[in-house]
Amino acid sequence: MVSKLDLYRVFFHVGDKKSFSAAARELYMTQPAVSQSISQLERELETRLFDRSPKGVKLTYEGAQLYDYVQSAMNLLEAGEQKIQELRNLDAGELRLGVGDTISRYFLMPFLEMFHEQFPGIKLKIVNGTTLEICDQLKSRGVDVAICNLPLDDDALELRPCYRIQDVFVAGKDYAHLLDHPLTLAEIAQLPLILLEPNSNSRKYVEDYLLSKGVRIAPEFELGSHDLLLAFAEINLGVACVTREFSQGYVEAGKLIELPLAEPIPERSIGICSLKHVPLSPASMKFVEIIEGIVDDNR
Amino acid sequence: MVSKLDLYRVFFHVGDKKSFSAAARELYMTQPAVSQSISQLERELETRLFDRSPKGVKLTYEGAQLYDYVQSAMNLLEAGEQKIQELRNLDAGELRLGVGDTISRYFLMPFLEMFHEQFPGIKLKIVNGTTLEICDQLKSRGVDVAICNLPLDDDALELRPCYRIQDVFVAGKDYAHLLDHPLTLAEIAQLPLILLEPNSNSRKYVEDYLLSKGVRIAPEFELGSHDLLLAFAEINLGVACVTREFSQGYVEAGKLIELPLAEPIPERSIGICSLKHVPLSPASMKFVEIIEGIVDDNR
DNA sequence: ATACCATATAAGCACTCCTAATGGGCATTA
DNA sequence: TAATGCCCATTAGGAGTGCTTATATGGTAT
Repeated sequence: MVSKLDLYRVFFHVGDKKSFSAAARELYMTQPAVSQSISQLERELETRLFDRSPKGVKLTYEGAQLYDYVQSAMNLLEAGEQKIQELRNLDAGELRLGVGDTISRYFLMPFLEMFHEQFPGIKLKIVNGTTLEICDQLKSRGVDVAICNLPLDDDALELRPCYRIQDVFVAGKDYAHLLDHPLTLAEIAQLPLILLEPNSNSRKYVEDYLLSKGVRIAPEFELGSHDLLLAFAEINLGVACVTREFSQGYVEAGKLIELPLAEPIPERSIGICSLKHVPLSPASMKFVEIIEGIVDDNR
Repeated sequence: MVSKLDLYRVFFHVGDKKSFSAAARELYMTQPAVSQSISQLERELETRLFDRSPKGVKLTYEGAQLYDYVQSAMNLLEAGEQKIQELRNLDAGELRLGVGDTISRYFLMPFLEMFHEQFPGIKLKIVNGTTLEICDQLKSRGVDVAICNLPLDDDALELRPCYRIQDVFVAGKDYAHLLDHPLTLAEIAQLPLILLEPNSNSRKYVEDYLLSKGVRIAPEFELGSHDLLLAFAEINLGVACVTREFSQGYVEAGKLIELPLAEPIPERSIGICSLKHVPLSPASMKFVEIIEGIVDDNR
């Protein structure tokens, strides 16, 4: 291949303008520079590309053949740069989010909606899974950003808490008698508990906390989603450990009651997770901005 | 557009190898140079193109989009260079010849045949016309080379005589009595002459020469081709002015006799004509070489 | 014949890329 | 866990190349 690709750009403009001088002006170069560039290209290809004459230049047969290729190539590069600009303007592109089921259902939807409205050209790809799975996706670049329940212990990740949540216990009307006094953790442990599966981050958090207080729990039910927790509790199958912020609908409608605790479970957060040392893509950055702009006051 | 196209070549190789170091080796560059090139490209496009990690690099979404364009462009340039090499090797291309009817019929055929056999990939385009028309084609680059009857007075043209020809007068058997003594030019002028059309270069040459000797001629017949001259003479319609070299068939077969002249018309030549200051195309050059290689001893 | 336009050529200079060396992050091996 | 190796980022200094300015040459039009 030719030593310097820029020679082809010069060739392209000269072939277009059929004049060294005109091409030079267009390229913001001087005429001698163009002249030398073409000479060098001809030398390297060992082929005369232009017939020079006092009123301009004309492509030789060989030059004309080459021009077809070069023209296409230059147009492609131009198109590529245009594409990049579109991506930069977020007129196109994609955003791949890793996020757990609960979070996407109760927390993320409004942000996804806003983002899509603001940047309709960006394709959204939502990957669901456990916190662990999603973090693996993050590391293998399967997703750009993840929204996870904190805390999360991983040195490779950059974590930005963005929404505080409170773990609480709720139950159906049959358990109304429990409202008369704040319950200790030990008392809670005696109730028929409805929890998420053990591999869920939320379950681990609560379980670990209770354990740190010397309380071991053994649930009656282990369910796959926050939705199911609420549904099971509503029909009085037991006491569910849920996120207060995501249970307001049920509580306000009187379907569930929140049990008072003698000491609340410490707050935790939903957080935005990304890889340390790997800058966010433009789309990801914008999405994070949207979330943080809205939830500004509650992190 | 990006300042230096070479950045795209580096980008292309890095995108291919997914490693700065590997790309550097392939490009015969150093790793820092590659690193800087990519940085510069990213800076100019204001877009991160690679995710760096200690075990290599990976295209970002934006980089991957760009890569598609750049890859195609690079392949096109590669293909263009290959095409040029084919043209240089005369595996492809075209040769556009301007040549008069007589010359193509009597002189050029064997050379065309040889050329085509040796370079079957070259398309041949033969443009017929008068000497004047052909020279115009040469100047407007309609043809690469012309084969003309000399002399020719044109400062813009480079003329290379390559085959000496002799103008002679021939006639049919009815004119056998003219063989008894060498004819003077004045005697010739009295005979019923068969000549080419006045705009033909050969006609002009002979007419001008005779005129310079004080002899004016008025032909009985003016014909469009050398073939017709011979045919008319054969059936005794008059005395034709022809080229000796192109009439041998008729003379040796006894169909025509060459009239002896007191003083022969000066020899002239067929010559290869090209534009001064405009180098020959590779195909043209080869064709000229073939002609000159064969007719070496007769110019 | 002169003026103008085009390309070609020459010499000096700025810039880029190379060489060489350093540092940091991660993975493999002892 | 410490040691080694690989890969990318960064820096400084020096060699080479392309660019610019200035000038030359050829051809055409007025």
